[in-house]
Amino acid sequence: MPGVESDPPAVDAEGRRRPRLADVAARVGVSPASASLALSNSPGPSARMRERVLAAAAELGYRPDRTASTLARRRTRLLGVLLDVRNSYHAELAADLHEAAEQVGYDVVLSTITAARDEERAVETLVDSRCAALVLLGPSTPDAALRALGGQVPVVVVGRRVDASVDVVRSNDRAGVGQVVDHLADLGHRDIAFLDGGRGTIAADRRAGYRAAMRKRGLADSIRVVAGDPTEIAGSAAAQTLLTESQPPTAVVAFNDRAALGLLDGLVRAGTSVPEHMSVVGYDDSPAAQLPHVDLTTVSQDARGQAEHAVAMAIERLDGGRTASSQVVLPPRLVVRGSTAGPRPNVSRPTTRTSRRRAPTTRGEP
Amino acid sequence: MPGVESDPPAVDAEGRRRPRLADVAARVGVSPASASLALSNSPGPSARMRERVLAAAAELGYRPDRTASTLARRRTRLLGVLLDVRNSYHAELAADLHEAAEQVGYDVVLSTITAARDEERAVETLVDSRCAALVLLGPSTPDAALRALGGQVPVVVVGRRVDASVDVVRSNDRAGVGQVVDHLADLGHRDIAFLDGGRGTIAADRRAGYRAAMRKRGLADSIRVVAGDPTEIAGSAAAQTLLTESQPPTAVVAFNDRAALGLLDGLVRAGTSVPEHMSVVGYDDSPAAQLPHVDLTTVSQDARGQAEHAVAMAIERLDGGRTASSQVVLPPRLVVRGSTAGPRPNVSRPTTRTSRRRAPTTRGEP
DNA sequence: GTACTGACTTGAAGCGCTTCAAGGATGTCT
DNA sequence: AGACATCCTTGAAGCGCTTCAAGTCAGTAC
Repeated sequence: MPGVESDPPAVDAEGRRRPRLADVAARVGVSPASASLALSNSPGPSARMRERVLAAAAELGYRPDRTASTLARRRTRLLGVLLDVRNSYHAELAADLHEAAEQVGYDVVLSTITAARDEERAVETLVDSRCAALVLLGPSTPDAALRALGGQVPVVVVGRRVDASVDVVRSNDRAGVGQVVDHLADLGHRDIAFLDGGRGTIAADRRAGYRAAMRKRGLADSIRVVAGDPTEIAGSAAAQTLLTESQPPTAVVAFNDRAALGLLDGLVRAGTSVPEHMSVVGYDDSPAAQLPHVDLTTVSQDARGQAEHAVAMAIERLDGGRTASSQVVLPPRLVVRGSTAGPRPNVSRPTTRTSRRRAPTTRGEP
Repeated sequence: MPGVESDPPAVDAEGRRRPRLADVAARVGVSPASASLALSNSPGPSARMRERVLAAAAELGYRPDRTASTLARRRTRLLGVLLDVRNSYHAELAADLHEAAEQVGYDVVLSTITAARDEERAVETLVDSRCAALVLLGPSTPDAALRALGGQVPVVVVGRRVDASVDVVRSNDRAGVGQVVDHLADLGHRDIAFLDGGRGTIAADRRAGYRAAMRKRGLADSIRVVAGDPTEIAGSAAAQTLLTESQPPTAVVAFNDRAALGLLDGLVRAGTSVPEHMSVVGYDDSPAAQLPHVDLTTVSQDARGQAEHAVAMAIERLDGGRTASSQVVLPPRLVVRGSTAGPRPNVSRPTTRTSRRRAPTTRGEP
């Protein structure tokens, strides 16, 4: 039945039209212009009018049309976030960004990459949505392209070094890994291996941090980088590799928590207890690392802080008029948990890691 | 320096204004109306004009302004998705929704709940963005509120039963758990416990499915529901509980994969090998369950299929004029992996689960 | 009483795009 | 050659909101 579904004044199921600014204004008996001013809390309207407009808006259940408002204002209050929603660290950051943005009155749209949706495409969507600024989580887009993008819209790159005039917030990965190596060396470890995270800027930084720290501690001869990638599978494979060596390391620094988790799993299943036989450290302090039965020593990148800085940087450009690019490097924080200990301290202990599990009653770490 | 930052015709860093439809039209020497028609592939424009407009648009790097387009068209091509970005199953679904929506020319915005951002607020954002339809992943919003929301905008609820006139796509959880119990019973298990998932519609359904299936197999006397929630922690705690019982079950059906993972972890660390000493089954077929070293028997809810149905349902309402609510219940699919076997089949086998790990060369399951 | 001030209000002009009735230009049929 | 039908094009009217110059009006200062 053609013609039947035309719905000129978009009405809801009850046949009511969504109230518009004009409706609010009419109800109070003022012009839409005044109503707009009153609602946006701009100077001008008298206190009395403001009050009445607000009341009318509430009664009518008026919600401004973001689309129209954006068009008229020529600027959105919208932050576009590029992420891989399947990466739990990204998920964590996304949630924090959402909150941080809300604090300053901005909204967030998330655009994820998927198998059939690469970064370029995901960013395109964001740009088309007229996002006021973009926050890119660990983008793999080359520097040149980031620079170009940064020319169109304020861009904040999170987590990765970038040689382009865009803003960057990241943590000092070299220092972070350095802290890990120091921690292990302090415990008495000498044979400390690094489980690599594949190609990419982040892995390169952490690898370099490992090498530098080992040299600094006089352990240059023990440097050992095991090939890997940022997944549990790589960690699991590494467990196999390491255990079949004639002289396995006494401690392993993994590129990230996911790899560390895989490693942990592989080790435990093979009968190697952690930390009794081998210490394992991750990176990211992801939710998984915090689970009591995982209890992984790791490095916190302060997702919350990164999110807040990223939003702040975007706002500075947007509302503060900053034009020079800036960079924030957050200090990483070593989080010592139960997956690290001195090398084979007392072999008499039970061989399962059950011993490390925090008793339910003794929670509450500092 | 006041007044300096006014930027009337929003220009990019190179001082170029983002091209508008009028620019494209001018370049070809036609009216904006024609250009619009040509670009939207509407009937009218001649092939020649269409071609020239497309070429000009490409040369200029023209990208339509979604905001203006939305306002003019009175309808967005935007699907709003409510999720908890920290839930990996949601993440999975979100990615699939993104792809499914793209296929039909819709865009997706994700709105996540966080600690400081409840469902209501997250949905509000979506509504304000004038999403054409909403897809809610496992919402905890009460039925009444969902009904009201459904009155304003097409709503598709994913994963949960709802007694309201909104569309629903979910899988048959009772049947899914039934398949699991059957599988275990077929293997010879009689003492099968259920690790609960807390309050909530989904947990209730699965629990009921477990009970029904146990009764159907004549195992009513062995029904045992262990308290829990949908997290690894609960699973880990359950391991403790179960192992200290005088007569631990020979198989455990967990509410979801996360709980199963925690359980698995707790068991293995306590020296109980799986599946030799105890079989474990999860639910969701999450990425984690598929990892070779986890290799968890579980139930696939077909995220991809759910996503496709959800999008299709939304589109039917939007473009197809459907008004009656509809419900799709997908059949769950048991995925048998290495965490299940007959009760203590051969105690002579190695006690670690290493034996179950798939050899790298023998991949490729059906 | 007149001129001026300051505090509010509001009319009107868009934001960039879509839509559609109306107009032009051809081609076809008698 | 005139009357139409057909195909393209386009002018103009918005979508719902913001913005700002211009206007209103009571109050103040001379």
